[in-house]
Amino acid sequence: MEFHQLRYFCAIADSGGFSRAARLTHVSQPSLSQQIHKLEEELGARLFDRIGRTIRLTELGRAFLPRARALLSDLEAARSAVVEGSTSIVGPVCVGVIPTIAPYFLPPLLATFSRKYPQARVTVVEEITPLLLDRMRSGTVDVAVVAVPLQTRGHEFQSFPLIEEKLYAALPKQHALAKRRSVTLGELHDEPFLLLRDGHCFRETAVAACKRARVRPKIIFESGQFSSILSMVCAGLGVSIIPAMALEKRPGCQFVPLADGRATRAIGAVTLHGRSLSRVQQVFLAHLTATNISNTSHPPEG
Amino acid sequence: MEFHQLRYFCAIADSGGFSRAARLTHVSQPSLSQQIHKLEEELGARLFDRIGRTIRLTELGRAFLPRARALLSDLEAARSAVVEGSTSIVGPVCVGVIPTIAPYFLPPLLATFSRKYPQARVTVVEEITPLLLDRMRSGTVDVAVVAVPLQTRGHEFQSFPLIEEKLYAALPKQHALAKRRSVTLGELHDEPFLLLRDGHCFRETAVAACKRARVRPKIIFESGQFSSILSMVCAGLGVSIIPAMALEKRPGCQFVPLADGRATRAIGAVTLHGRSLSRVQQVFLAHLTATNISNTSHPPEG
DNA sequence: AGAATGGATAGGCATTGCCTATAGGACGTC
DNA sequence: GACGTCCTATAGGCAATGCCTATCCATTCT
Repeated sequence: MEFHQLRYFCAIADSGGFSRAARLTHVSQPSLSQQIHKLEEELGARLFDRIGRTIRLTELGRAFLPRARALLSDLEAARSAVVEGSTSIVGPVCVGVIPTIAPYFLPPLLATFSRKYPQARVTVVEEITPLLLDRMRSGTVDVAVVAVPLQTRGHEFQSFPLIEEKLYAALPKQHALAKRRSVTLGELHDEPFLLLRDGHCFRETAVAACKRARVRPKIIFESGQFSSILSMVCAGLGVSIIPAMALEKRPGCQFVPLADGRATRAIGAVTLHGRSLSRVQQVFLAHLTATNISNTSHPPEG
Repeated sequence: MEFHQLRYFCAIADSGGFSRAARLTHVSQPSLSQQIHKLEEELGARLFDRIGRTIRLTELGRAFLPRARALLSDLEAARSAVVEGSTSIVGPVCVGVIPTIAPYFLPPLLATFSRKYPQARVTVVEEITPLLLDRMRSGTVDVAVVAVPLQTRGHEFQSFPLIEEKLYAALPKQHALAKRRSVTLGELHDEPFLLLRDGHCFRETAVAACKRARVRPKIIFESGQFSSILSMVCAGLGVSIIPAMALEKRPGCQFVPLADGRATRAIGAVTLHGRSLSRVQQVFLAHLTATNISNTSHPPEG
């Protein structure tokens, strides 16, 4: 039993004849005859009585007709539900962000996105990168905003560059280098360092910058967020490395760009490779990239 | 979009993999891959995400799955409804009978049939032959019990012989010929005749018998039923011709077989050619023929 | 690193659905 | 009553397509 057979059956029942139905459905009359025969054979019962040169639904045909109609309309409903679902910008978007980006980057984007697409239901998951990747693997996070490139080998993930931001040395105001236009990490090699806890990828970024400058930072404090670190810098307890977006005006704290041109953090949107995004998810991703490509990677000075 | 594609889709979704589904459905894995591709192409959206070597339903696939399942189960329901309807002995049977048969022939048959098939709903239409034929043409009567052969040319109708019964002369008891073992119509050519009204086919049967005997009956009364005629015969108003099944014991009335061997009435069950009968209608027809083939065509004498 | 697993692709084959042409019946008309 | 028309059924040919085997490619496990 096939859909086209049901279509033919309904057309014939509606039009009251094979030939009439053939004209309406743009199928030859013998084809209709053939397919109805197959259908009748499969069902083991006649659907039409051929009386003279007219046809009439049998009792069984009459019983079958509404079911056939229902099947066809349900099919169309299913089809259009998919089309609808793949075109309309509604439904859930779960975006993951690492803690060192979350508070600075996402809020304004979410605001404009939600205003533009009120039907979208955006949820945010703030986790460190490996957990976000796991959640993308399991499908509970659709797109993540993280530092790129990822260390994962292969092309398990697909990433879209968003911005690349410079790194700054965060110094106490009274520090000797606080007034400089730039500073090298070498110049800070004796300073006590305040860094993010292990697991935060920005810690690796900072440590990598130190390594390039052949500096082994003396780490005296670790935290999970920049604001704690900055407070301690203000208190004169040490220095730190901070990405541009985390700069915030603080009395007693001064930010000096690192002279190392490679001391940057690249941020990208990442999705699981092979994972198909719903329309709203695609639009969200586009929103991320579109609104940030033009963004300056040199934020206002702190 | 085809049923087998929906089947494959559900199988893959259920089993969680193309290969697993292929083993279960006894279809090669490439075929599944192919058909799902077609389906996805038609819908314009992926149904499965291929992540590594595992698959997972997309959001749309998840939305589509219950609809696909519903379509398949509705299809099966439709199929089995037809099969059910074509095998179970339930539903309406509308049987037509001519008035000169109805009271004598049908009641006992209906009784046994209804006892045997309580789910059958038999209705009876009592009309003269041409009206019954019209109602069969329009489908409001399924099978008719009438005198055969029909006059209609061609094979518009199909008839199944039931019984052939002898004709009797109905004479007043005091009639000179009332004690005879048989009588010819020629011997009655002067008698006043009581016959059925025009339109009743048995009138034609009787008139035809007269014509064979080269008798022009003097018709002094016409009625729509034998019982009226018999009452008048009893009253000595005339003679009549009566089929065997209409014989009934009456004081003052005597029945003498007609000597003419061809003076018989054949009764058959008739259906519209090309008209398909439901199971219960077929069984009813079989009941008619089966229970009457063994019937004597020489009923008890009156 | 190698083997095994799972999905995609390529190519060939058989099925089948559709077509045109035509047969065969039924109906209306002259 | 013969003929033309209108209908469905049948026959035969062709192209589409669904399924198969063999193979590829990537992932995953040992």
